[in-house]
Amino acid sequence: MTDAKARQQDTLFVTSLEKGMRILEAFSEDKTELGLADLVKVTGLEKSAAQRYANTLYELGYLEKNPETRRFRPAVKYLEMAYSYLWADYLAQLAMPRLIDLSRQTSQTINMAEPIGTDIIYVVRMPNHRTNFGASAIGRRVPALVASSGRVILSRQSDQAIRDAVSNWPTRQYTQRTTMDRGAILDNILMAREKGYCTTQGQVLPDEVNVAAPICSIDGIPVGAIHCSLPSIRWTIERAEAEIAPLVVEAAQSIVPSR
Amino acid sequence: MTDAKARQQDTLFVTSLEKGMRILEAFSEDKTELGLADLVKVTGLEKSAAQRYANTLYELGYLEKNPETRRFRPAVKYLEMAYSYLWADYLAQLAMPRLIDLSRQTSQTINMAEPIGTDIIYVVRMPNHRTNFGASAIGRRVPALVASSGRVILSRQSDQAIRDAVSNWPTRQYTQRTTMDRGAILDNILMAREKGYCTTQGQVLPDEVNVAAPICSIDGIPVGAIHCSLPSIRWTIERAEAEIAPLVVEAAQSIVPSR
DNA sequence: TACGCTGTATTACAATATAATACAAGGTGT
DNA sequence: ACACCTTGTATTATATTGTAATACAGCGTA
Repeated sequence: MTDAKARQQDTLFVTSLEKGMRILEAFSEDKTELGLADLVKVTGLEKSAAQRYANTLYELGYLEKNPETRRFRPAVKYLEMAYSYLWADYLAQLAMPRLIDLSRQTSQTINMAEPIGTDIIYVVRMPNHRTNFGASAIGRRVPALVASSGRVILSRQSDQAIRDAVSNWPTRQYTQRTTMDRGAILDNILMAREKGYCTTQGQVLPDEVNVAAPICSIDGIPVGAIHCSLPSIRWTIERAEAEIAPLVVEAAQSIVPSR
Repeated sequence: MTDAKARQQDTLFVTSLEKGMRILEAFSEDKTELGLADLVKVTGLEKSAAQRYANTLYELGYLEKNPETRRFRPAVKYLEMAYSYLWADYLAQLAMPRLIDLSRQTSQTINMAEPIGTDIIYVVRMPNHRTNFGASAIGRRVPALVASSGRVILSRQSDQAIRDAVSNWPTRQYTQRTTMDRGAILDNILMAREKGYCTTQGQVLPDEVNVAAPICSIDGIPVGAIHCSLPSIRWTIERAEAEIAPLVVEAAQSIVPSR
């Protein structure tokens, strides 16, 4: 990519650091424990480079090493970064009390998400019923077009932005019911714009009904979303709209960040 | 330190990466937004180095830059690392369902912590009453000697280890009531060993009563702790011991990681 | 207006990361 | 039990890459 080449030239870009971050980022859902050879495959680094960078991160406490298999995995220190972020995130600070209230009112799983590129990322999660753990962890990224939170954030943007997103942003089939039809996604977003909230069913996890409402800054820019996930065994979209949506919308509207 | 010198020599240690991580770690509770000059102060790097490393992290998406003040702050990408960790953390996976149950049973704030050096770090947090947000965020580190979770983890270790920790590990005065008397801390730990749980009051946050129980692996090694925090306006230690402690202990004992 | 303090940009230089090795240790299949 | 392959580890001479010094521009303060 020309992008990488431009960086090579740029004396303000330290490629060594980038390589290190590549190692840090190599771990994911399916890759929780990686040996040196795995790291080479995932990151595309030279064997020798992978060795040195992994070793450095190990010595810095970011990676643990299984003494038997000699494979690396993320150390608890990964979590410290989350703390630094959350402390600096004005929106999370502001929203937390309302999220706690909403969690108690509904007795259901409440999440808050923020946009990041073409995805949304979960910033606060308050599980209330047993569910897939990994799926309900902080920091999870999901394509904005798939998640109800992402769609409802889009619904508050310009027609232009919506159309651009719907036609160009990536999707991913998480369940059998995940909508891959971009026309249907557009309809859902436009519907959300009218109603003020977005409902979906089984898009990311099967057997889940979701209701999401946008959090907008004082000048109307959508900066995040609250979303409630309900077990579809007990909840239809209709019932969710009647009983849950008003509460979610109210909570979201009560949060008005100034920046 | 000779440690740093040893690293200088080590061809397997990439000092550039260390410098980059220093920038990443520069942000904390009191330092949520740092300019270049601030970064120089906090990290001890040269101005030119701070400039290049911060810029690199900015381009990689780890830092945001306030266009007006030109100061940096952590970007949402910080949270992705939390996700990688949580997904790889066997204990968190295992504990989550029990934590959810416990949260519903008690209707109180439930946390899970893991030891890291002389601290404990909060891995799962399920707030149930409005409280200081930053204090209840994932990834927060607290000296093990101060937190009830830390003490109860220590209580399952050898006399030797306990005495060593109590006399050498760091403490910190969070509130007026934080116990700085190491003798009293030792007593509290020994009491916890007898009872199977640890109770404290106002150690980290004022007006909070805490009950913690250890999570032990199948070979008896303490690998974490569950802890419940209660508003001291409504809860005395006695009432917490009677009504909450048994539930916390039961939940903790039901979690038995094999490794 | 002059000064100090930011953040930004460019350079010549050498320190540092590099890639190429070679070796040891398990694991696999024959 | 064998050779074979893959994995992690360690060492070196080399030049690529990060470095520190420097200069400049923008802003608020005195």
